[in-house]
Amino acid sequence: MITPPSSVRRSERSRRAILRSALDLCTERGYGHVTIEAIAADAGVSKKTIYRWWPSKGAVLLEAFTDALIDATPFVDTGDIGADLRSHVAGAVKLLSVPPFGPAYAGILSELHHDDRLAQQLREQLVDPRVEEAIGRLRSAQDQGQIPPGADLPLAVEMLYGPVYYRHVLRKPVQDEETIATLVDHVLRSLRAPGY
Amino acid sequence: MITPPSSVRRSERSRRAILRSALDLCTERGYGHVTIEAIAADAGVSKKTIYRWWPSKGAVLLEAFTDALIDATPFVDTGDIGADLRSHVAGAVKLLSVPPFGPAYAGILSELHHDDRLAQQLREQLVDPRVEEAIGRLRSAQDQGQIPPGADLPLAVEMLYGPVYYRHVLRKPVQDEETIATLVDHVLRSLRAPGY
DNA sequence: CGGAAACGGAACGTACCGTGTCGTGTCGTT
DNA sequence: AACGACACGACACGGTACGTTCCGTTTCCG
Repeated sequence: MITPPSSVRRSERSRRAILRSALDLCTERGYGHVTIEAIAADAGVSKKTIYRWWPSKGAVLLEAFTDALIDATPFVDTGDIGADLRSHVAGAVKLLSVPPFGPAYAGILSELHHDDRLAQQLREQLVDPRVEEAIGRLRSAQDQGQIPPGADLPLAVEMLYGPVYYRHVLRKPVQDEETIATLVDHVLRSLRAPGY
Repeated sequence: MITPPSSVRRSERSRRAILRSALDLCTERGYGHVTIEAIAADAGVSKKTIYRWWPSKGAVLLEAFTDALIDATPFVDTGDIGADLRSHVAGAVKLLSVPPFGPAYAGILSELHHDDRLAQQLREQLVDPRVEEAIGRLRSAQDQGQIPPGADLPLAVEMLYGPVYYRHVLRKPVQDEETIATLVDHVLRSLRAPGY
């Protein structure tokens, strides 16, 4: 089933109700117990309507998650790269710690390995743009001399986000502010220190 | 349902057939399409027998995965902490890149968020012991003066494994040896460099 | 105003779930 | 050596969610 029949006659009312119900049910029952049938019933919508516009439960929740995430963890530029990275990572960690976003994102991640299209969509719509933003912020710090010219910025981003994903998928307790600060410090140090 | 009736009369033959079929089916169809019914049929075993010893599909594959992983990524001590970490991380990355282990582990991770017991089991049986091993190896390097005394070793482990998990769950291309070497270098640098 | 298309509702067959029952075989116990 | 307990394979069961189809209604574009 292909995602969009691309029509202007689509009911915005139904779309909103579906996305809202998907997130609500994710909070109430957890991602694993959210079903298309339950979403349809809760949203007062026909199953056919959901299947017409989304290929799967994961796609519905990805759209809902993306919509809700957009302005949750902005990349600000106060001139202090350390402070900006700390607040950015803290924002992401905090968002993942509250329902429905934490469980929803975990559920979405869990679908990626048997849903190629969803994986591509997540990377293109969510991950890659944000990684680019992060690299942009690091480059700006580079211009201001806070980071050496030759630093491996993409690696730095993975070293920052890696532990966040690591703890999230393994369901380890989320990092507190102090741990995040230590993490950011280490990443920045690793960029500044000479090779050994 | 509780996992083991703890009996000595258990059929080792059935157990092996079940674990083997679980991994085989994971290779052939992918984790999402592996079902208890399919495992039972493939292994020539009654469903009841599977449910008697394992609470879920995830638990079966966790046992199969653990059995197969044990000696895949050992912690050796050649005296060179950089070389040892590189080979260890490379081993983990390589293992995750081949079926059925990559898909199986991804599937297991995907179950964690709606299966508290499986999450606990994975951490206790797989993750925590290996983290302790890694910390032990780092501490040994500390004793040899390759790492400063006050270094945050648990954080170092998360900085090493974080990017591996990050790429695995997002299904980004796996790291090559050079990237892994760069990652290890950065982590070691971050431990050695002074705070800023 | 006419028709195309999205809509809600209901029903369908299929797949897999987790459980129950039954007869068989095998292994500890005495 | 005989018993008895228990794991085993097999099969059947009700339940849930899947993804699809049909129908009659509503909505909006032209």
